[in-house]
Amino acid sequence: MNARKIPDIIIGRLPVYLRALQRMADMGLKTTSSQELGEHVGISAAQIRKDISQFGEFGKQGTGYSIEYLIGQLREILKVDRIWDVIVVGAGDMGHAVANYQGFQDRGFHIVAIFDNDKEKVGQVIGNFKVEDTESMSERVKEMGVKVAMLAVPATAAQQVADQLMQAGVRAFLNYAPISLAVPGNVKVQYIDPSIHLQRMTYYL
Amino acid sequence: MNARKIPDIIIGRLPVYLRALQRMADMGLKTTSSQELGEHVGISAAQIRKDISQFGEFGKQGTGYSIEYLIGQLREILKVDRIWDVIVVGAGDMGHAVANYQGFQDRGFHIVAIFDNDKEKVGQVIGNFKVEDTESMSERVKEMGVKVAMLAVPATAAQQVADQLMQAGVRAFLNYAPISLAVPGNVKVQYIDPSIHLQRMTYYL
DNA sequence: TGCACTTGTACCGAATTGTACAAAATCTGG
DNA sequence: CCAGATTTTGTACAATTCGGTACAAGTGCA
Repeated sequence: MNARKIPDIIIGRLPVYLRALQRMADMGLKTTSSQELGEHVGISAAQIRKDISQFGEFGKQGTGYSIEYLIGQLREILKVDRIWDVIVVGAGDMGHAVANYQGFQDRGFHIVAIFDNDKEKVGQVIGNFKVEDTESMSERVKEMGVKVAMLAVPATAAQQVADQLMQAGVRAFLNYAPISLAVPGNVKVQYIDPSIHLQRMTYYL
Repeated sequence: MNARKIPDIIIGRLPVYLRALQRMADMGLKTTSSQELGEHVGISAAQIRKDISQFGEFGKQGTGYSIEYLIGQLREILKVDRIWDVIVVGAGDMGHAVANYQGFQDRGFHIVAIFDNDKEKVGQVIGNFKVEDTESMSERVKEMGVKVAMLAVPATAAQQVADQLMQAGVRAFLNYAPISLAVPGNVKVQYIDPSIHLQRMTYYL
């Protein structure tokens, strides 16, 4: 089932399904249907059935999907049935916000360190962390085997920091810097730039 | 040129082009080509040419595009050749971070107010703003004619707040709450959920 | 048993992307 | 100053990807 290549666009929707399912589970629901799930996430029922069926036959005709079971399957598919160690680079306002954000813990991620190149900030305490110097970053990333990084550095520094981290083994970036990163095909990047997101909507106003 | 319907997916790429172009302009460059721009944003040159040509013939053969002119055109297309008033709802950690973020000013957006329903937080000062009570939110939104809102409220409150704001005339939401919003076709939503973005990458690790 | 519900998938049309090239503008070397 | 080489756009055409429709078949229930 995992044999053929699954399109990125489908992988991109799975976390949304997972989030909605976890919400349903929190509300005590036991089963749902593609119809109901679709209404929650704003996607057609057929689309959801097709997406899910790429990975196996998880539903039951007449009944729908067991929420708990489907959550387990999606978590396994997305590899968030484990906890990923994540580092944050940049201890500015955005770095602070990200480091203090409490929404990662339950969803497969755990921040293990924060770095900055500003000597003024090194040593400063953010939440449970002490800001570390970027000079030791490569070494620390390697020793901890970190594969995921969040970039909260200025645009001018982002590519350079990303290059350094890729060298040290990082393969996935959540980039808060307002710039596109150049990365090889085996490295993934997701972008968060509020202005970009806003500009995607004003056209329609 | 604006006659036929432009696909959402193209509109979604334009802000990325715009950001890269503004960066080039800041570096003092005068012209660029679809080839060069494509390398910066990680999109094929043909794709970029086709996207841009949906709106007119802005380039010149042999030379490429005038960066300044193309910026002007894109800003006009995306309607960020003006400043949009934006409100922030939710004065928690995320609300603070968003309100203090300095990256909106130059890119078409201006935060005009922050609201929270927690009486403890009302009156509190964040940056240049005093947190206002959500009870007066609808009225304030109407009187200011605000069309764009950023939601930094708990997931449990997001839909209700969105409904209230739509009633008051808001047509575009940047939703930081980890939940999908149900909105009619004439209202746009963009989602920022760091966990979702991270979960879109772990599949490939 | 018969009915209502729901999945998984085959099929098809729409949307999206890639390829290729004519035409225009610029550059180069003498 | 000019001829040929080079660069680059905009678009026609082809290939691929994606999403919607429809339905056979399984399930549960009255």
